[in-house]
Parts: sequence; structure tokens; C-alpha cells
Amino acid sequence: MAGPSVLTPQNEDFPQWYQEVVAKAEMADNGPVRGTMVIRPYGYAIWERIQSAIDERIKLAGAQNAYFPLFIPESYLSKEAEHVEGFSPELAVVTHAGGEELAEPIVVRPTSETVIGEFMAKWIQSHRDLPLLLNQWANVVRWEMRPRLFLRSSEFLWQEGHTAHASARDASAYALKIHLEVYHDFLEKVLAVPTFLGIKPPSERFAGATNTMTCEGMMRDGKALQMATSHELGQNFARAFDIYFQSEQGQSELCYTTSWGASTRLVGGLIMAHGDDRGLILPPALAPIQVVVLAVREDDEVLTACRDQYDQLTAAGVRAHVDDGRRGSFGRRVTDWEMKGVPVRIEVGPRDLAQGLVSVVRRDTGEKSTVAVADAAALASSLVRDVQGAMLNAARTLRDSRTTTVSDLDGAIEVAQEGFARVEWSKVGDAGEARLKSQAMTVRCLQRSDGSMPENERESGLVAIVARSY
RNA sequence: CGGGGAGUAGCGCAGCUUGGUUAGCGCGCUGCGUUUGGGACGCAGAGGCCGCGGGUUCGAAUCCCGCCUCCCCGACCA
Repeated sequence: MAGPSVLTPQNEDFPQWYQEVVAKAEMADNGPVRGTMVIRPYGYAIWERIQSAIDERIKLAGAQNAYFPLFIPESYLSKEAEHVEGFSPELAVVTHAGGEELAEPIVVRPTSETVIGEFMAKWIQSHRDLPLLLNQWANVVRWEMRPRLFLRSSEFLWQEGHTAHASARDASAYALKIHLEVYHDFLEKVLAVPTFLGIKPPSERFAGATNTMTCEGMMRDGKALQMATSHELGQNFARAFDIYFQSEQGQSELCYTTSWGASTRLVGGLIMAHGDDRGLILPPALAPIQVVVLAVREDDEVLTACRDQYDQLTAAGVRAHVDDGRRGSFGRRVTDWEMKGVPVRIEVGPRDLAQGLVSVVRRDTGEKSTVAVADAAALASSLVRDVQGAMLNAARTLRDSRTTTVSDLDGAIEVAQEGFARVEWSKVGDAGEARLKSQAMTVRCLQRSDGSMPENERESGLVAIVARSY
């Protein structure tokens, strides 16, 4: 059944495989300016589905969408010391506009904590204005030294949530809620990517945050990818931007703020977490096309049968598409749909049809069934449901098989060559982090030994997950 | 910024060492025909400031000088 390889095999050269999939599945192209990205219709359709699934969850969590400007006065960034220090190397700064040099340079937002902070200060007066729960969908710019399509581009699309609360406890609870009910839930249920939940060690925290939470996924080459983050910002930004509220007791008090985001990087994670040597494999909940009905050849009888399958699938609420055979040979079209990761395909050919049969094939396992024409749409629909769970299980199995608990740093370095190492955080420390860095490894996150989220990095008994990462 | 490599058709490359007619090849693209159950085949086509600027020469993709850009490996990051 397998033809000659269309892609560089993953185990031969994973980065090469990735680039080829992005190109051949028509996901994206490099833009004319280094580090920029053109997202093609098929890639954008996937992003739109990611957006709507996340947006829906954000709204359930009570946040509202708004929009803040692309341009930020440079002076805003300077108001929070760690923040400006963290971002200055990757800022794009506008110095000229309208044919003249600007009196104050304008920064193209690398994130919007600062402008949003400024406006929160204006909008929040009373404890009755809290919590203030905002989100925006936007592009941001971070000048990257080594760009990679979707994973690290100089301009990328994302969602950034920003909230203000009356107490540290409320802020912390909300950031955690987003982390679990928006990100973790989306990643498992829609993207079918299991992630380790944890907090970042201080060295890996967001610039200006008091705590950074992460969902770390494992790619098929054993490297880690941070797939979403939530930050507790304490009162750092509130202090820098004067975000005060009057309490029930009439006192003027500083707010506690949070921020949280997920970006087009998720598309890269999706590709690398599920793809195989034939291309993408999309989880059905995400796939723009869930079932492709493939005419083996252009033939009236075949096309009529395809149409009929399409109608049944659509009526059952399945996103279907008919490939009527006008574009090239059967083999070529099969290869193309596999490359694009369509979860299920129905092959309708004259020989089978003469016996009242069609073939139904699932992309994740390649399993093929030949069934009666009348049963095909129902089978395809049930596969659409089954594949979603199967993909999550497969990803979890792979991850767990490559995650090993070790007793010391040497063991961690060995294991993290090809997977995740779990090692006691107390065995790492500053010197340990430096040693890991020399091996191109980092502490991806800290968890309790049962895998749950700790309050902070000082809790005793924490486990560090060590890996190479993107 | 340090170290390595490359700019020739949409993409991937050969040609350059040793200058010489009309600059090639594969894939893709267009047209026609035959095909179609796992990347089809034939025939006919279209498509090039050979990265940019200067120099040497009767003659430069090829030799010399300068510049620009891109890629890979290291230091930062969603």
C-alpha cells in the first residue's frame, strides 16, 4: 500500500520533514521580509478553527474581546523594568513616519500589557469594576534571530488575555482557570495533544510576571513545545500603570493583573505532535475537511454515488468534501489528501460500486474497510468521532513512553536527548540549570509529583521536567 | 555578532576549476491526446537583467574587486 516516500522521513531529518509538510500541505510560505509568514488558505482554515474553539472557551470564562492599537509609545515599555529589559532585544521600533523623524519612537507591540495597563487604570475606579476581564485577537511583532514557520515568526497571530482583580487570590485563581478550562481543555479535546501542566522556573518566566504557567507538549521527535501560557503579574504592572481601585472600605488599593496567550505556534505544534511520514494528521474536531469523498475516476455513476455520500455526511453534521477526479490520477489525489491530513476518506470506484461497495479509510492508522454503499456515511461519521480519541491516546502513549523519571541531573541529560526527564527540582538548582543550558536543554516546567500545578517554585517535593525544546 | 555554506526559470539543481556559438536538467506550469483502484504517459509549448555594481578581455554565468541577500551551527524567545 505504501508508495515511494513523498517526504523526508521524520527519523532521518525532522526539521526538513517539517518544512516539507508545511510547503506540500499548502499551509504557509515564507514572507518577503525575513521571519515573516504568509499563511495560505488551508493553514488559515486550521487557524480559524483553533481561534473559534479558544474564543468560545474564553467567553465561557467570562472575558470579553476588545482591540488595542498596534503602535505603542516607547515610554510605556520602560515603565516596568523587567518587562522592558526582557523585550528590548526583540522590538521593532518606528523612528520615522509622515516623512519625518518622530519625537518619541513608537514600538510595534511585542505584547500589549503596557497599553492595556494604561487603559485599565482609566477604566477601573471601584471594586465594582473588578474583575476586568479582557481579551484581544491580534498580531504582534518580536524580531527573531532564527525564525521558523509557525513555530517562531517575527510577526505572529495570537490571542492575549489581560485581566485585573482585587486580590492576589482572585488573580491567581483566574489565571489558573484559564489555564485549565481554556488551554488544557482545548489542547486535549480539540488539538488532541496531551500536555504537562506546570509552572516555569524563575529563569523561564515571562518578563514582569510573578508566576508563569505552561502547557508543555511533546513533539514526535521528543522535543518540547510550550503550547500556551498564563501569567500572574502580581502588582508589577498595576504599580507601573497606576491601576488602583477603591475598596469597599474606601481605601485606594493596587490591582493584581494577569495575562495569558496562545498563538499561531499551535499550528506548528499540531503538525509536529501528530504528523507522520505521509504528512499531516488532523484531529477531526479541528479538521476543516473531516471526510473527503474521492472519486476513483470521473464517471457519471461514480460521481452520483459521491454526491450521495456527501449529502448524507453533510446531513449528519460532518464537514465533507468531494474530490471529483478532475485533478489528476487517483494515486496522486490520495497522496495529496493524506498530506493534508484529512481524517477519513471514502473511495468510490466503479469496480466496488458494481458490487454495491465503497472503501472507507482512516488517516491516523491507515486502516481500510470495504463496506456496503448504504453503510459508508455512517461508518465515516463514527470514525470521525473515534479518531479524535484515538489520536489523543496515541499522542499520550508516545509521550509517556519517552518520559522517564531519573534520580539526578546526569540521568536527566541522558534522557532528555530524546524525550522528557522527570527529576527532583531540588537536584537542579542554578548550577544545574546552567549545565542543562550547555546541553541545549531547559527545565520546561515544575510540577508536584502527582502532576498537578504547584502554587510556586518553593514548594517542597517538586519535580522538574527537563527537555530540549522548540 | 562569531564560525561555515549558497545566490543560474515557480521549486530543486548542473555548468564556473581550464572564459568561446542559441545557458542546460528534473519537478511544476500551458495545449492536445491517451489514461485513471496508491505520486500516469506521449507529443508540442511557455518561462532566464546567471543576486547587484564596477573591472579585465575581441568575448564573462565562468576571472578580479566591492556590495547586498539568503541558509546552516552558536548566544534570545509564544
